[in-house]
This record gives sequence, structure tokens and C-alpha cells, in this order.
Amino acid sequence: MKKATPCIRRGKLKVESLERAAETLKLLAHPQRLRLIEILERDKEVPVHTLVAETGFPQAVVSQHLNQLRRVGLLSAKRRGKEMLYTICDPRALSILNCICTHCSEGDFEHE
Amino acid sequence: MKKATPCIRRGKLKVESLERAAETLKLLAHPQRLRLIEILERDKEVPVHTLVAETGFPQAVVSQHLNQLRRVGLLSAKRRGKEMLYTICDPRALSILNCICTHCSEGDFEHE
DNA sequence: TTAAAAAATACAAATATGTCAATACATAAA
DNA sequence: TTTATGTATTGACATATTTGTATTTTTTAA
Repeated sequence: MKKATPCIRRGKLKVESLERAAETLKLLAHPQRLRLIEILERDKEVPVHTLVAETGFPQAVVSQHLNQLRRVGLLSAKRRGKEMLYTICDPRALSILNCICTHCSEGDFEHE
Repeated sequence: MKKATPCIRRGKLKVESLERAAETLKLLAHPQRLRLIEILERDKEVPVHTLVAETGFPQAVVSQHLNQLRRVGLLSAKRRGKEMLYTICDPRALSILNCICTHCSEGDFEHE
């Protein structure tokens, strides 16, 4: 996982920087992808078929989401036999999920 | 500005909670809206025409962005004469911008 | 009242995203 | 090799977002 250097914000962000930031946020802005990240946060290294089983989403959908998240560097993947193990490799994925949950209450969670 | 209560995450987030989170993130996931938030962070209460002048975006575009951000509760607005003053009212808007900038370097900023 | 300034809205065109089914690819085991 | 399992990719389609132009509303001041 990349190191999270504290941000020193001075001046205005360049348009290109804003665009990259927006692209990253856009990929996080999807309920199914947030669910995948939630699971990956808990289980660290997870093969696709497990994510399919846990979420109930179609395999193609899960695979597409994972690839998108990997493309922008939020996730990484490595092969283990037939499986592909996905991992969160950008701490922003987690901190944004936490941040967005700042206003979550008990009622936002499922209790088993 | 709402108080940011720390998030205690237990169990899985409900689908509806994920959907609300995704909706909020989606609105932040736009370079122009991020720029507006950046300016609002600095200047606190800003009328639309100032945002138009600072960004160079068309008035209708700025107005639409501001309304979208207000609809999900990230911004609030109050009238002062002919002007509408916009303010950030959800701290998540700021913390997500900060969070996304975790990996920003000097080169991401414009130096005047 | 009328005119001007500030902001919001409506609508259509262009673009981007999401979804689904089918298919292709990769690996391991028989 | 053949087969089975696990993933990735493709193409068609529906839906959503973005953007631009024009118009409308709201408010103040003449």
C-alpha cells in the first residue's frame, strides 16, 4: 500500500490534477464498487469468485468493476493459480469510504 | 456546518447507505465542482457571479453545479440582495477533497 | 413601472456509464 | 489434449451526465 503523505495545499489545484481527482472519485462513486472495497478492506486479499459469492453481483460485473478500480490504481491484483487476488493498494480508497461514512449511524449497517 | 461524528463501522453497510454515499461521491467527482469547492473552502461565503468570474465557467454551468451540490446537502445558500451566497455546509466536502489530495505534490498546484 | 443585474431553469445534443449475455482467455488437473 | 474452473473481454443496448443556448425568475434601483 502506498504511503499517505499529508497534503500541503497551497494555491489552486491544476486543472489536470482536478481531473485526475475527479476520475478517482468517479470510480468510487458507485454502490457496487463501494461494496467491493468494503469487503476488500476486511479480507485484504480476495479472489473474484469470492467477491461474486459475497455480493451476489454477476461475475462479469464484478470483473469489470475490479478492472476499473485497478486501472486508476486503487486496487492491485496478483494471480494465484486459477484465481486473481485483488487488494486495495491506494489508502485513499479506504479513507474516502471512511470519510463518506462520517455521518453513518447504527441504522446504516446490517446486523446479522 | 454539521458536526463530523467519528464513524464506527461495524458489519456491512446497507445497500441504501451505499447508494447515498455513492450519490454524494458522484457529485464531488467532477473537476469543475471540485474547483468550486476549493474556492468555497478559501472564501467561505461566495456569490455566484464571483464563482463565475474566478472559474471562467459559464453562469448556467456554475448555477447548475451549485444546485446539485446543494440538493445533496453539501452546500447551502442564502440570499443577500440580488446575490446568492453559497457556503460549504457538509464537512465531508472538504475532507474528501483533502483526502483525494493525499497524493498531491507541488506539481499539482498552480503557482502565481 | 420599467430596466438592469444576478441567478435559476428548460431543453436538446453530445457524450459517457452501466448492464447483460455471450464468448474468449488462462490455468490446472485428469 | 481435453476438460473444468476462474476471469476477462466484447458488443448491443438502455440510461445518465454534461454542455450550450435561450429563457425565466427574483430582486434592486431608477
